[in-house]
Amino acid sequence: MRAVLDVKKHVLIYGLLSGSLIAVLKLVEYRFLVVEHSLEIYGGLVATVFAGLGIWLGSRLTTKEARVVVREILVPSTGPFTVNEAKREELGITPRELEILGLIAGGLSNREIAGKLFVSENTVKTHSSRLFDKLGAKRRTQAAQIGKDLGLIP
Amino acid sequence: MRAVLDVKKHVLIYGLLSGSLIAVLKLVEYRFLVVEHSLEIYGGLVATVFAGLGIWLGSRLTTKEARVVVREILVPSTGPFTVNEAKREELGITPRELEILGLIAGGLSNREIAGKLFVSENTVKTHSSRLFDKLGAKRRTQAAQIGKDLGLIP
DNA sequence: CCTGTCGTCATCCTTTCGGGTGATTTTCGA
DNA sequence: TCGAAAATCACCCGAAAGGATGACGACAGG
Repeated sequence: MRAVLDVKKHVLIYGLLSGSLIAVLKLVEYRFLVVEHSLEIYGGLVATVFAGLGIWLGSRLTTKEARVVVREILVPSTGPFTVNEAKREELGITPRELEILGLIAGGLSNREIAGKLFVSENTVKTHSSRLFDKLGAKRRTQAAQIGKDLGLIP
Repeated sequence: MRAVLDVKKHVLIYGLLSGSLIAVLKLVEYRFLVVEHSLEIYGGLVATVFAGLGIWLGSRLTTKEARVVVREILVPSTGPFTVNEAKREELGITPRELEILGLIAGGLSNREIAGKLFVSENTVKTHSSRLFDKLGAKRRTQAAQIGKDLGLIP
């Protein structure tokens, strides 16, 4: 959607510029027509302007295709912590599960987590169960350890 | 180097095309000149062709660039870890208890710790109980968290 | 020699965790 | 608006963890 709109916008701008330019040329053509070789001047002028316009348009239309290849491995303790979204997505860990992982690592019991999140203890247990599955952990302490290693929690 | 050559090549082609185009226009201008409104037709023709040329040139000139490769590598954050002996003494934590704290934080169960240290599971439980007392922790996850905060474990 | 600390082990009991299963509601994108 | 993913909750059961208490040997220091 975004890209289509951008293209439409550019085409619109291009059209408007072209229209006004032609109007200007139409206005001034009679003055230069009396001069000898005015046709060449006129043609060159039009060619130059439209070539520039075309170049601009061409640039606008194609620079969007910039391919960005991001190869990330792991980020340790540099500056403020940011969640490793790639890993999170890769393991299919939901935001809620990640939140609970943080609280587990913080040393809270299931009951305390339930209280802090205003949900039932059973809910916390299901979340943590699925979390352990996705992390390949057997215990909450192990989940905390793995979570830190993967950069999911500070 | 490669990019510069490319640009030069493009400019050259552009120039040649422009030149021949102008020549063609020059040749045919007299035929259309007799027709009414030929100037508008001529202008539109030139504008169209050069705009297309410009777009082509603009595309050629810009699509090749913008290939970004970001690489993040793991770094040993704070050098080799050293135990906070002061805190350890202050809390009266014995070396054995500290050892077990490390294994707890590593995500091991009491049984696994017992196996690794060649002691009974009961022994591990007594150690960890006393450890939790000294740390003021209620759970092993909390003990791990506190231990990290106090600099007792990496 | 006697005492305190440390490490070791045990037994009993309660609480917490974790696995498994099933179900309902929310949310969100096609 | 339809369906998939996410979030919610419940119940059961076995395993793990934790609290309390007692005991025993080794060893250092007074």
